[in-house]
Amino acid sequence: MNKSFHQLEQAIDRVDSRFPGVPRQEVILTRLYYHIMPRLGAYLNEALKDYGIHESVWMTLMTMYACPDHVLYPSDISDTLDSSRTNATRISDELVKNGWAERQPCAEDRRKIRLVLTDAGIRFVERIMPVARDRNRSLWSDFSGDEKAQLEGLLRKLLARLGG
Amino acid sequence: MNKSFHQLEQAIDRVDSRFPGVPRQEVILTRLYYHIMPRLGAYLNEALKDYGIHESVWMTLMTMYACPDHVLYPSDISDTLDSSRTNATRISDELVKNGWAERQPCAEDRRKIRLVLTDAGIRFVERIMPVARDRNRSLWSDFSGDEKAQLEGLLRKLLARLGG
DNA sequence: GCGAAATAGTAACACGGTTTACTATAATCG
DNA sequence: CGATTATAGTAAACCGTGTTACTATTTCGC
Repeated sequence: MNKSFHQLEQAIDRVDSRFPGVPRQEVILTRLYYHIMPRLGAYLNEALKDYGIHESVWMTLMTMYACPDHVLYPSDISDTLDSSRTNATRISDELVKNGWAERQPCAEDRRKIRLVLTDAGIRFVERIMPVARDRNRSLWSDFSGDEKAQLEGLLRKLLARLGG
Repeated sequence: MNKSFHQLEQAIDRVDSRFPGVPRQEVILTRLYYHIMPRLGAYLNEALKDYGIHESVWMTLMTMYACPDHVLYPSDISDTLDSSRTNATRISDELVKNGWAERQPCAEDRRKIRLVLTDAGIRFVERIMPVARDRNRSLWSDFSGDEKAQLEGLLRKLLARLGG
């Protein structure tokens, strides 16, 4: 078992002996979640790094690829990624800078900006797609169908608890 | 169900119809994990915010509280939190700045710095402890013992997969 | 013993993200 | 109608963290 996590478990026990009443399993679950996150991010970004992008940019490209005419608005980005508008702007900047998307004014609602995937963007998405899928598949390859279904259910429950 | 997550699920399906072969469940699991993380952080930090600290500072205070004589070295912080040395230095700075800990030279190994919890630090920890525990308990209160055990097992497996 | 390699702590900088504040446009309602 | 309110996008500042580069000290291996 992981060294650093083991260390944390011991700390929990020592705290309990001085100030009894620690909700042990709850703390462990929470800390496990924290511990996994940066590693999960690193794992997924590792494959993307070769292409000079970050997970959130990739997710945005995928979302645009899925849209009719490959068009969306920056706020769709923040909705889908569940992040701030500011972040959507920054991601848009990056897409444009790399020539994968372009900004167009929107006639129907002039507050909006149409963000359109370019041909280069489409080719880029289709080139990366197989790599990204392999990563995801291999990440979960140790898990049985039952385990994945269980975990999905439990995570959905947790998300709901957190006002998802 | 969560609006933004629902949006993401639809995007996955649309991608699949254009570029078939998406590992649907795997992608959903991964994205669920991403979606939950910031909300979990916000939930836990909300209670700590009133006391002017962040989750990682709290975890460090707890760890120090658990140590013999309330002493540890900055590298113990990075081990326990699974974060960089630099981050341990910054957290140490914050503890010292707030009067919760003090730095002492270490005679046995002069590369090291002894970080000692002050009396004020101990009082602070004991004051926050009940609040932090309540938060953790209430976070997981919807989950049965079985569910928590299941989730713990699955998360440990995931951590192991990620080289934990 | 001594030179090479490892380890501890820190500072400077980069990165990905949020909050706050602003402008422009659209929708609402009295 | 017109005034108010809501929404879309962006810029500026800040925040928590990681990477890289450095110094001081200890440990290792010849």
